[in-house]
Parts: sequence; structure tokens; C-alpha cells
Amino acid sequence: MSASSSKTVEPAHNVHDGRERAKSSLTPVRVALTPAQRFGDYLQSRGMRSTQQRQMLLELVFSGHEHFDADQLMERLPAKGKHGYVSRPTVYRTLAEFVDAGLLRKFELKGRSVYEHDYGYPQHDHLHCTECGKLIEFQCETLSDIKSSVASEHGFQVRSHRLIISGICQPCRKKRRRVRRKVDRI
Amino acid sequence: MSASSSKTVEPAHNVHDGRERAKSSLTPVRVALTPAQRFGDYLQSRGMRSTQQRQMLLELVFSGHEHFDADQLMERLPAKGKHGYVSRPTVYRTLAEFVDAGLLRKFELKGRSVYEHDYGYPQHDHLHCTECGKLIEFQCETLSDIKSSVASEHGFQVRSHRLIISGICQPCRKKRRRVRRKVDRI
DNA sequence: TTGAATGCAAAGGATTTGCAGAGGC
DNA sequence: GCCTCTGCAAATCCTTTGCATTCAA
Repeated sequence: MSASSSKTVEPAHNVHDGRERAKSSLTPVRVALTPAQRFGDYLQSRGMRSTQQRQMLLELVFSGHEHFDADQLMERLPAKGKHGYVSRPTVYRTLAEFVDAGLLRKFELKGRSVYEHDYGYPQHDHLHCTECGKLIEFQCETLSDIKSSVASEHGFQVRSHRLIISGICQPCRKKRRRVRRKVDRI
Repeated sequence: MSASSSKTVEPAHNVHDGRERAKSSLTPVRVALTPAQRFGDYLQSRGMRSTQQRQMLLELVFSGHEHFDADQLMERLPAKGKHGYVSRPTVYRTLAEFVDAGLLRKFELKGRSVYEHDYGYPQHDHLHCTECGKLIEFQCETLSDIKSSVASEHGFQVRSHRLIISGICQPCRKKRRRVRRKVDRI
């Protein structure tokens, strides 16, 4: 019996056809609208505008499924002065909008905000390698049982959760072993 | 069957006899050394010194079992100028030492560092009320199973984990209901 | 046209650091 | 007396804000 799985939960199709996407441990779930369409609805329903900056960031953010922070996103943008450049404040403002629109989830890691896809992406948790910083996704159905049983015990209304398991990933463990052997020989 | 419990795991005795302590949902576990003794060993083993500031903070931090951040700890200190005052940089430096010595655990909440007892305190996780900010502790044995099964699947060496379930606590839910009724009447 | 969105510069909040003086051992 | 520790001030890091200008609708 396995309490967890990193396999795909549904025979999913990528909603972002026609874009290359970074490799990721989970596969997007088929959804009714693309992120761009959903964000369009979000903007319209609030009298907000579809600007070049928002379009640019939408494309960048949903061209892959990697976790990222504001800095990493900025690095992938054209340099200041170039066409397509978006300023840092606008990046932060837009990321907050994506979160508000339900497209992204935000969480804290080592004092900084990390973002990941939410819309059309399966619920999952993370292994965090403290050596190389890598985030590995995994899925675990048992957690829902824990959540509901804890919730009922405390009369608590659960909105969301965040589970991060820290330790050393396989590649880093191998590297360490190699180093240790070297040290032993000296 | 219950996947979790907030009861005490061991017929524990408080190691901090002779000090008043704040109420907390879990009870400390009996340990060989008091936190002060353990910290003394830590200092000595590294050629570090036992100063008034470190003693002061040790007493404050281990006089209760509440979660706290650097600010809250500072507020409980004598004011600047008064005997027993400890400066902010020293508070941060000393908290880092407590973490390093295994006395405290540190985690992030809403962009700030929160500390809680680790040494002599049972492993637990948290419910976080997004309304009032309260942290409620709970224990869950099932989590160890999840951790080990995920770890073996990914060849991951687990060092620790952090699970925070966010939502609305019972008191806040009741308050909300009251407010809603009032609004309905208008 | 007109108000929302942007970019700039600057502020903000939490935490850290350099350094000269204070104080354990 | 030596060397660590402290407090001060200032720096750092990430993120947010005020405001004049730009631009989508």
C-alpha cells in the first residue's frame, strides 16, 4: 500500500497546446478555459484592462509548469528598454492578480514568495531539497483524510494547506557520498 | 478511527518547573537536560560565552510554550535603558543560536519568522486561522507514514517537514455567523 | 476622453552586518 | 588580557506605494 503517488491522477491533456513547456512531475488537468481565457474573464468582470504587460506575463508564466519567484520571472523578461520589458512593481502587481484570479498559488520559501500553477493543475505537495533548493511535487490522497479529521476535531473550516517535506534529494545524496569517500581516502 | 489527535503523547512532566508557563495545547515531554543546561553545553562546546543577554532570552523563551516572533519577544523584554534590555540584533542572533542548538524550530508565516519550542516538545503540526492569526497545534501519526512512503518513492532523505492547514477557527466562524445574521436583518 | 495601468523613485518592514566599545573567562 | 559579544547605525533583501505619465477602451 502506498500513501502517496507522483503519477498523474487523470488522463490529462495539456491546455497549453502550441507552447513548449518545461518538464514537471505532474501533468495538467483538462479544463474548460485556458488560463488566458480565464484571466480575460477575470479582467472584464472587474473593469480591468488587458495590457501588453499582462499578456506578456501570462504567456511567460503559463509557458511552463516550473515553480518560480518574482526574480526568476524578471530574468526571463526582455531587458529594460527592450520591447516586452515589464517593470518589477508591475510584475508583483500582476502576480497578485494571477493569484486572485485563481491562476497561481503563492507560498513562502526561505523568506521569499514562490509561485506555481493552480488553475488546471492537480493538487499536490512538495519535497524540498535543502542542498540544491529543488522542489519535487508529489500527490497524497491520505492528506485529505487528515485534514477532514483534524478539522472536525477542532471545529475548523479548512480552506487550504501547505505541506513541505525537507531533506536531501537523491542526486544530492549521491554527490555527498562521493565527497565523503574522497574525504575518507585522504 | 481518528487520523489525528491533540492529546498528549506521553505521561509528560514539565521540565520547566518553578516557572509559570503559558497555556498550550500540547504538554512538554520529559527530557534529560533542561533547555538551559542543553544550551550551556552548546555554548561550552563551541567556546561561546554565557552572557546576561543569552540568559535573559533563555528565560523568556522557555517560560512559556507559545509561538512567537522576534517582535513579540522584544516586547516582553525590559525597555531600552532598563536592566535586562537586549537589542534587536542580539535577539535575532540569539534566536538563531537557539535554533542551531536544537532548542527552537523556526518557520515562516506571512513573510515573518515564527519560533516554537523544539527541544523537549512533541512533534506536531498547525492549524492557522487566517481571520485571527491564531495557531492551533495538533498531532497526527499518519503523517510519518506519508513521509516514509513518499521518501522511499523518491529516494529522498527526510530531515523534517512543515504542515500548515489554513482556514477559519471555531470562534471566528461563530463571530462571522453573528455578523452575517446582523447584515441579513438590515 | 477618461480612468486604469505603468514605470520610476522612494518607502516599508523584517532581518543582517560592520565595527568600536563592553564584558566574560 | 584576550577574544567574544553587544549595541549602534547602517545596509540588505524583498516587496509595496505615491505619483506623474501612458495607454486601453
